[in-house]
Amino acid sequence: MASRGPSLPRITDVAALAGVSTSTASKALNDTGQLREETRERVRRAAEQLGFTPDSRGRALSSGRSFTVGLITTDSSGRFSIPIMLGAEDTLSAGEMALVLCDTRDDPLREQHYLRSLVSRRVDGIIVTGRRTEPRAPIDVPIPVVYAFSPSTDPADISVIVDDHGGAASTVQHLLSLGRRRIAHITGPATHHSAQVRAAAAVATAGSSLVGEPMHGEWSERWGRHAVDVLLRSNPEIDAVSCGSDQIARGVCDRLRELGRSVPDDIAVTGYDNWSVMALASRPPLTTVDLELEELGRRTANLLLDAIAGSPHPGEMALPTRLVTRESTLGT
Amino acid sequence: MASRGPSLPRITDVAALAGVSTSTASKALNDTGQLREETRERVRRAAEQLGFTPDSRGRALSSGRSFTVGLITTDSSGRFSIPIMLGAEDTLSAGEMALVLCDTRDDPLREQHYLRSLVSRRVDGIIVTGRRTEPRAPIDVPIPVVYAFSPSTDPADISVIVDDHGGAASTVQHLLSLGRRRIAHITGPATHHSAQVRAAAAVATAGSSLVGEPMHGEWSERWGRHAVDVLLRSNPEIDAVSCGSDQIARGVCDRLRELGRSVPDDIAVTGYDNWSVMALASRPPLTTVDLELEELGRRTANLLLDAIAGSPHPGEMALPTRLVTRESTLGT
DNA sequence: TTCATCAAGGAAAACGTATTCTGGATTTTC
DNA sequence: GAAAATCCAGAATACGTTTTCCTTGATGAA
Repeated sequence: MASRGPSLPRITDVAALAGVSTSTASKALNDTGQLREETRERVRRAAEQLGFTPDSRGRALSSGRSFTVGLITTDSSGRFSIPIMLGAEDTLSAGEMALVLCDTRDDPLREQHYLRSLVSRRVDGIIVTGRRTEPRAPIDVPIPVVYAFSPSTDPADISVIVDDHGGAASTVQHLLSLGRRRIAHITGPATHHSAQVRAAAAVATAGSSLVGEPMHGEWSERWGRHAVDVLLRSNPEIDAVSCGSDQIARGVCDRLRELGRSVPDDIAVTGYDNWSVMALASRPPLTTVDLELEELGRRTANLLLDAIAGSPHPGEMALPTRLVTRESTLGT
Repeated sequence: MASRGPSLPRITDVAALAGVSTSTASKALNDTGQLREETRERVRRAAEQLGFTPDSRGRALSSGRSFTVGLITTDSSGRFSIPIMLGAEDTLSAGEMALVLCDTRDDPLREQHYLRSLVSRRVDGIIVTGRRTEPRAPIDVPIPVVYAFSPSTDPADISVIVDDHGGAASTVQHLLSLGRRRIAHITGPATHHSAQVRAAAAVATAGSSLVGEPMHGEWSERWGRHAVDVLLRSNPEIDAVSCGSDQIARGVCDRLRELGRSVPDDIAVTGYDNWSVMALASRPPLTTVDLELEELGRRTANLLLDAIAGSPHPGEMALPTRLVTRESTLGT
């Protein structure tokens, strides 16, 4: 309707310039059909000369695929879903797939709205992700779906999650290997699945080297600082603290320093998440667990591509974490 | 090709069920054309019954619009572009527009790749954003473009930026209004446009109340701490520090507290960015400048929609910031 | 010479929707 | 009661590709 100046060249323009039919032009540009090499070349030159870019709307309609996948996230702040998104986009864009972003802001109405929109766009697949590790209700669409970070409650769905148990175990293992035998665990709310899992892993791995019960509080520096006060009152002899997040660990380090306890000489501290702004700014920098979320995003995208291609791999896949050692356990 | 089970109903199915032609069905569902209300209703019921969702690929082809806009960002980390993205998505999704995400990772090759992809998708418009406030080279596409945060170097393009000058001025103004007359400014690298602008604003606003020259360093807590040492050595009498970022301000607060100076009683401190993880975790919490990036994203999207609709508003539009006052200047 | 084979490329249909055009039926007007 | 206006809905076409099918001419074999 609104004439956008001289509209972009269509394949018929290319065909006309090359002196062939549109079907021949299509075959030439897509390397299909039976054509003389000289003809192909002529068409290619014509396309080049006109600056022809195929209209993917036409292609989508014709091929039955939209070469688009939707990403639904509940995590506006993006602390976790951003890296996942970037990883997914990395993989997808290599396959000429576009990623459309939908942030539900945890509103079921918005989620419904976005689902309708994605279905109406006939996206080839959908990635669902969130900011919590709690399993979530599956979405109901006639399109392949992969859940990332927050798995689906339906085990028949495809979910990719972080191996939180292994991650927490690796920090405690690390502390044990350094000879620490009086280890405390300070983490987030007991109502959070991730805090639960990490605490359970710490308990299981430390065994008799764990001092007291895991301490649950907020995911904040303030709680880290406060927990240190409580902890040292009842257990002044601890030699390590395994924390459920980098924020907590940073608070722990700050408070220990203020109390004159040296980290890591007196007490080693580990964080969790490898959130660089916390882990690196902490004094000292934190030994922590990297969730490898970009890799998780890439794996998610690959699983989705497989499902789109017709060979889904259902089930829950837990990806390994990576222990990053820094001064908070190793000294300088 | 791959039969995705019973494929989704098309408008012809709806038409058949309602006993009308496809054109009538289309008109009924879009509230266009001349139809008896009873006919419309019958078609609507048929669509409802079949769970019909119009295929936007067909619609895109037919209407000449794709109802999609691309977002190109160079800012993988997302500290600035995420809120902008969310704001834009907010506005766009209300208009049934989808947002496809392209992270160039500052690689010109990737940028080219994404531009080709967006043009081939015939997106209705493009938003370009980055992590620095430096003007950037415009992109060359036959599609409406709006630049957000990083303006285009071409003044004829549409750019939406933050009023950094006003923001920095507002913190100094605030300090002056509290009676502070010996104000220092600690900020980021002199090579950064934003540091330059903020420093210039501080100088201009503070006038003779500015102590020494603006101090340039990294955007880090470490630099904030170090700068305090340097500053107090030469100017022990200061009563306020205006910082170029929340990270720097947090470092400043930490060091001042370690040196026994009270914030804000002895020395008031202001940050910049209202990055909650820094501004709220700081002791004390920071008075700072909120960039209102979500609003910037919304404005950007609206300008883009205007441009798509054929009435662009060229030029550079600077959006006001918002001063957020907390304990670092007001006490408890 | 005749028939089968094959290479090369064109014609036509398909994808799903929106829109313009057209024609029949009904109502209005004189 | 005939002509004009109005209402309603279907037919046809367009959007830009891809793909299937078909035609043509050439080549080879019998």
